[in-house]
Amino acid sequence: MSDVPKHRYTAALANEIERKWQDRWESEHIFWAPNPSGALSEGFDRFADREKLYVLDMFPYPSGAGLHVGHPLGYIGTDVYARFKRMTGFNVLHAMGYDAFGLPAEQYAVQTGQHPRVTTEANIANMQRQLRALGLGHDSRRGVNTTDVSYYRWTQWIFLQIFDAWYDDDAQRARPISELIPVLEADPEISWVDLDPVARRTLVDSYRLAYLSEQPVNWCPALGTVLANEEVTAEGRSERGNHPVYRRPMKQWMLRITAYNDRLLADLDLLDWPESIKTMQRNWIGRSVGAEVDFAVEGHEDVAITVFTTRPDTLFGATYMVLAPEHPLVDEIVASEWPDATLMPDIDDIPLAWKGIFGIDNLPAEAIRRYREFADHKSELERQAEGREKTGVFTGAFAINPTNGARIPIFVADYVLMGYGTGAIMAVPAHDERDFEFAREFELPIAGVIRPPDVWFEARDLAPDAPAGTWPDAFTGDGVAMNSGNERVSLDGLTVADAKVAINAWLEAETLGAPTVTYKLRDWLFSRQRYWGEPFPIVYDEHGLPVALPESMLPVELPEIVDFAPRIVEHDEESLPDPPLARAEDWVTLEADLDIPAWAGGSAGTKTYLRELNTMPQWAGSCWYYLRYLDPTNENEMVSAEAERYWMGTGNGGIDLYVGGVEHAVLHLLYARFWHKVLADLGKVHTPEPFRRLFNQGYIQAYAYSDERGVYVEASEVEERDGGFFLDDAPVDREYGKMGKSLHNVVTPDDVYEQYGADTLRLYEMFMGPLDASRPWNTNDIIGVHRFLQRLWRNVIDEETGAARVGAAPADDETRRLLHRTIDAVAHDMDDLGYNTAIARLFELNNHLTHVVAERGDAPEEVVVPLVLMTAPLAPHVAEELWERLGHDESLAFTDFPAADPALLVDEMVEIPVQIRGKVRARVQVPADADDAATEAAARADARITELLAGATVRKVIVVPAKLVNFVTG
RNA sequence: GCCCGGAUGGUGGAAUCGGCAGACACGACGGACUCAAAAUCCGUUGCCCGCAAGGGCGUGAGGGUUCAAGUCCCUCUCCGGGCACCA
Repeated sequence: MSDVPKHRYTAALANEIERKWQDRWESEHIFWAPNPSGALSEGFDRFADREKLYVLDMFPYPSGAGLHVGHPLGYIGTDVYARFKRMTGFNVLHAMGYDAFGLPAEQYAVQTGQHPRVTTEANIANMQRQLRALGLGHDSRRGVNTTDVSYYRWTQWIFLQIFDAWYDDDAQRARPISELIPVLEADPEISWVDLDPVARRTLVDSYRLAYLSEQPVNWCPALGTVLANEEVTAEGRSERGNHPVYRRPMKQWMLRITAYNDRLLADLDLLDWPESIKTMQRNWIGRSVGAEVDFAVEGHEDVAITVFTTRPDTLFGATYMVLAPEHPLVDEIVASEWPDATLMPDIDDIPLAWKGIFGIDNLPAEAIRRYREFADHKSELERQAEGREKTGVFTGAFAINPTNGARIPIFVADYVLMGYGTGAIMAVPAHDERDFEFAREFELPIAGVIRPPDVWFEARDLAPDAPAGTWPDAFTGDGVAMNSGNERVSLDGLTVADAKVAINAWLEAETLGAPTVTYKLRDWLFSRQRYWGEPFPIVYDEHGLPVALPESMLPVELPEIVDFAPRIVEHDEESLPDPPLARAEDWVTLEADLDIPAWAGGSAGTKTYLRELNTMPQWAGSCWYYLRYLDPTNENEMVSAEAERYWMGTGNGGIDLYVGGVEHAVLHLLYARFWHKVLADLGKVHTPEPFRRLFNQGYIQAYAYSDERGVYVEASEVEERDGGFFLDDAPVDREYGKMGKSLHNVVTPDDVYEQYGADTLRLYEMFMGPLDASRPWNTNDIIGVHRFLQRLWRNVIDEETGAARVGAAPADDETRRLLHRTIDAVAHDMDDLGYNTAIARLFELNNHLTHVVAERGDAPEEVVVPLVLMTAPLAPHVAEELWERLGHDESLAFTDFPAADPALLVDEMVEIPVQIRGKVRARVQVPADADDAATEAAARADARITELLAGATVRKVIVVPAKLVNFVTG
């Protein structure tokens, strides 16, 4: 240890340098990005001629566990990009806030009895310390915390904007409620003047983008709260905690995201996002084109059942109909008795299965009642466990197929969902797999109306005219319509696409239906029965109708209560939510004289209102934080128009780079787009989309080791030898996955700082692989990037004296060319976030420089200066230190990134391979600008090629100038 | 089941347009320095045959297009992710 040179780049020196520069960056406000005007505009003049660049990370939830090395991967990536862009002439905004409302803080608070605010603040402080130690260049003035009153005041304000807006379908945008009133007054179908204030308010409320709705919602008793569809897994469990979730009708706040279906879908095309995320959003929105068709019900002249289908071309093949169990018309059409068998064509007797699974003696109404109960109590998980076996019950009623007048039985079955389409389907078993299964189960007729191609029959060993009743499965592909004609329309012979057009035209002409588009996306369930969230700025009057609090009454602060635990009830799906805010007895009522618009009855004077007791979901704060970063101290506005226009841009602008994990593909990223569009419609923001370019960073994963008992052992103590893994000579098994406490494989940034320093950690994480790929953490590999920094340091600094030892003598030609090729490649790689290859280039240059230094005894300044600057975005502390020791007083943060001299990027001579029949047999030097003939001549002149071609006939010569020559012999 | 993404040395990974596969790094092996070790520095390192010169094979598997395929086309296997009774 004693013979290590005094000024070697060791962990200790690295730590010293890092602390020094972190302090300087902070005290000199290096990363304060000035706004064009307002409170944060100091220093803008200096940047006035720069272009803006807004780089954003998905902000973290401040967990108590602290960071492991996997967490900051994306933050380092954006920091490198931001630093690079500063050096190429941009005014770069990069900040980091905290998304701190939500369940974990609340659960921790319940366990420890501490107020969530206390733990949240402690966690944020710890996280800030860990992130600061990474040397991230954030504008510290903009680090918002969603749980600060000064922040959630504006979250509440945005909610009021949404509440006070309606969607104008004609204009295809949201408008203020004040502009709805004249529309309603003018509507001849609404007798506005005759409506009393309560009726008017109820009507208006039904138009709002934030509305109360009594409908089946996802109730999770174990979490004590309701959840959005996006928060429930396909198995019907809560994404958080994996608890069972039940569908239960409750009155809850909904946000009308479905009004934006088309725009959320179409505007994906404007975005530079990974195609996989766009696909996930498209699937989630789930647009499908089809038609609605009305079916008359026998014996009920006043009732028509509207079905939605994507296959109107198969209408002639509809042999029965299915309603969802919750369908409102079920009770109306259910028969009093099971129909006489003779009334039913093709069916000898009602199969017993039609009467339900709870006995054959029930009348239709009772069979349906029992079936509904059965379906209602099945969780999604149970439905899945049953393997999608079709269940259902006959209503005893018949509908009429409008194309051919056929009487078709109407069933209730839970494979039809109330939440999609119209909650009713026409069943075409020949051409739909689900209907086919159901038809087989219930012995229903199967009528083929699309003729499959011959190969389809051949593959199933069927005669080419086999009737659909004998098919082993449904035919859902493309074919030609058959058996599809009546006196007024015939589809026979048409392709599926043409048949759709023809039948749609007929349906419209006969007013039996119309082409329609439906979506899978549902409105966003926006209330939670939790303490640790934003209170709604809403109160209720004596009619139970919501009244918005005026902006002047914001913020509505979270009341202090003692017991903030949600009422958690395991395994009792009958339980009901119990919002913790109800316990704030002094707070639940509000004495106020609220401003009521004249159309709603006008001022009612001072009276008592009841507060909304639910809170907003965790996603609320993250829907707009990127706007608050722009103007975090503004007390009068969410964001000043000037700051918003400057940083977000106009037109198809938005955030220039948004980096985060793929797990938010349909949650945060969809919700935030929706809020942004509402705000855009209301003129508060000026771009159609918030996040123009999205990049998903990968995950750092890790190996975990378990011993013979299956118990996880400390990964850092495991040794690899003889092709196996051992802990104290005992063999252990290796598995690959997440980093986590329970797996005993966590590596923290602090561990790495201590051993190598923060620059080494940054460089290693960027070097491991492409930023968007997941890769395994391997502590043994860190030494490689650490050696690079050590060599770089040694090339510039005399390890004995600590002084720079650079020479003014010019570099040799080869070195200079390598330098410029490196600059060119690194600049391109950094723009593409291709840091791993950029670092590899820097390694090459530095390795070469090591030889140069060995030869001449000093490092040529013309190489050192650009090398240090190129290293700066990646390893900023050591680069700043070298920069200073090279004689500069100011931070290099805004120094120009080196520029490559194009003349030095092309060599005069290039070495190209010469192939014979595609195999490389020689390499020759040719001038870079040699033409085909000269290149071929040079190849032929090679001794070895001459020899090999001596006895052969050359059939063809392929010459790619400056690339290769290939002799095809034959 | 459907839709995406992926598979390259012992390991992490390179390879704009189809044009020298394996950049860079780890590890391993050999050497220098050292009493020794660590650190550092230098060299070798896809596999096989060969003393060598050289040759053969090689990007998950099989087939195809091409003078030339990791890259394009077809079929398949495995891994990762998403969706899933959405009519």
